[in-house]
Amino acid sequence: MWMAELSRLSGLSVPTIKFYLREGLLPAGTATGATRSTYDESHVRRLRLIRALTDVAGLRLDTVKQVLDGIDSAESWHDAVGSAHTRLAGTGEDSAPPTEASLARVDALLEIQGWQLAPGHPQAEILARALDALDEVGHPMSEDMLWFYAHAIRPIAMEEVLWVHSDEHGEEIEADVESAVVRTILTEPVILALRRIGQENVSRQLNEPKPDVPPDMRMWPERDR
Amino acid sequence: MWMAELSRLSGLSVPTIKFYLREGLLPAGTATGATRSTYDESHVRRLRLIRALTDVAGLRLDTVKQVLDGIDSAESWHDAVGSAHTRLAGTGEDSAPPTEASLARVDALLEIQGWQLAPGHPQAEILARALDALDEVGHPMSEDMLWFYAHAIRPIAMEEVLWVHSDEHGEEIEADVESAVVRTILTEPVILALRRIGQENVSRQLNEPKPDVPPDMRMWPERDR
DNA sequence: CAATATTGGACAGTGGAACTATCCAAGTGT
DNA sequence: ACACTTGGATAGTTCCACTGTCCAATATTG
Repeated sequence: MWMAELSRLSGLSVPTIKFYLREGLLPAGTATGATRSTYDESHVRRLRLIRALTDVAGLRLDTVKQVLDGIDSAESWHDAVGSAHTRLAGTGEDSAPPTEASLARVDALLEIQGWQLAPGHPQAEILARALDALDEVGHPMSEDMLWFYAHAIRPIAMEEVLWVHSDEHGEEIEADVESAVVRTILTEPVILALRRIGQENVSRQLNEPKPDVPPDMRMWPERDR
Repeated sequence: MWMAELSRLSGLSVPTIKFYLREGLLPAGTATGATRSTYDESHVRRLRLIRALTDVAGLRLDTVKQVLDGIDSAESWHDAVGSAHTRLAGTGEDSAPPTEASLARVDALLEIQGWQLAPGHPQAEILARALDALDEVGHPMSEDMLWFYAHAIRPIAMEEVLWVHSDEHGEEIEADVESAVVRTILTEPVILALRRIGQENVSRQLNEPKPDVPPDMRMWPERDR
């Protein structure tokens, strides 16, 4: 297919696709002359992936590029997801580094969990930085709470890794790597949304045991559908 | 204290603080004349809160403003968190609306969970949009997986709400509301970081039962500390 | 074969977000 | 008296993610 159809199928304008080509986010098509190239289904998929990572996961384009490069060059699931997580660390990273105290807390937590992480792991730093932020605003996370989160999240991570490994039937390593990375990233909004929905529900069940709430009490605008 | 000291204590430049004042993120100080105002500890706290929400939670300034306004005007925990979640919906929201199919999936899931949410709830739409994104990139989330996530996250939300309610001793509603909202938001990076750390650990334990990994196999740069 | 449309490539321009800088007149401290 | 600080207003900067324009080469259509 040509550029025009690629634009039509992806829903993106031709200038935007050209921009992604320039930025190295989309591989070039097959040149059929000096001023013409053809594209295929892989380009459509790549464009959809770029938009999902930016629009839904909220990644920036340079992060998307690093994640995509990581997928293309990864040798294994562990490589790819680790690499993707490292790239993801960059999100909003012009703030202060974490304190030694919270880094020590994180190390201790991982120790108790039986998890070994080399010092300086980007996610450990993000975690420590978040604990610092809670301290700084005067709402520190207690050791109990942190412990609870670690234990509650552990089975999620466990199950996710097992899903991927049970999907591995020997071949299609490329597809598996992409699948693992993309699922890992795009599931983040799913988890956060489920948590927010759950909180509101539990809270409402505690606050309003009576089910007769006037419709004007609702806090979000009505959707027309 | 004066502007200069507020700047020193918060670590933000005077022009930046002036900018936050203009944007309505920081309440004005107490005017002591036409060209002078004094600020207090509450202004320092507010500035730290703004930076935590932008740097750590990745919120945009207009979202921060809505969250802060919600805290200041909320009557109850449920109000405040619900309002904050509604404001948070705006993150990355110029993309397509969710499909009817995924909205129906979400409705069914909530039904099974025993959760009642009015149609059009922003978090339900975010969830549906994320499911659509997974479909679009060719890695759909199975019903089993979605069900698993919902069940795994439910106790987290439950515990979190119970923590807040056990903290409520009658007064200091303002502080409780802020605490609940700030904790809810700033815990999101904690949860995501724990999940990523957990995944890498489970994955490594499956991939490399032998603990003698050469140091050049590590995928993140060494930190000097 | 001629007229019209499309493409790749280069480059400049736009709009939003979050600051950052400059001015100035009113006021403060010494 | 006089340098210094502040509030208020306005303009400028940087980064990001596009968007628009131009042109020569090439396809497509008549």
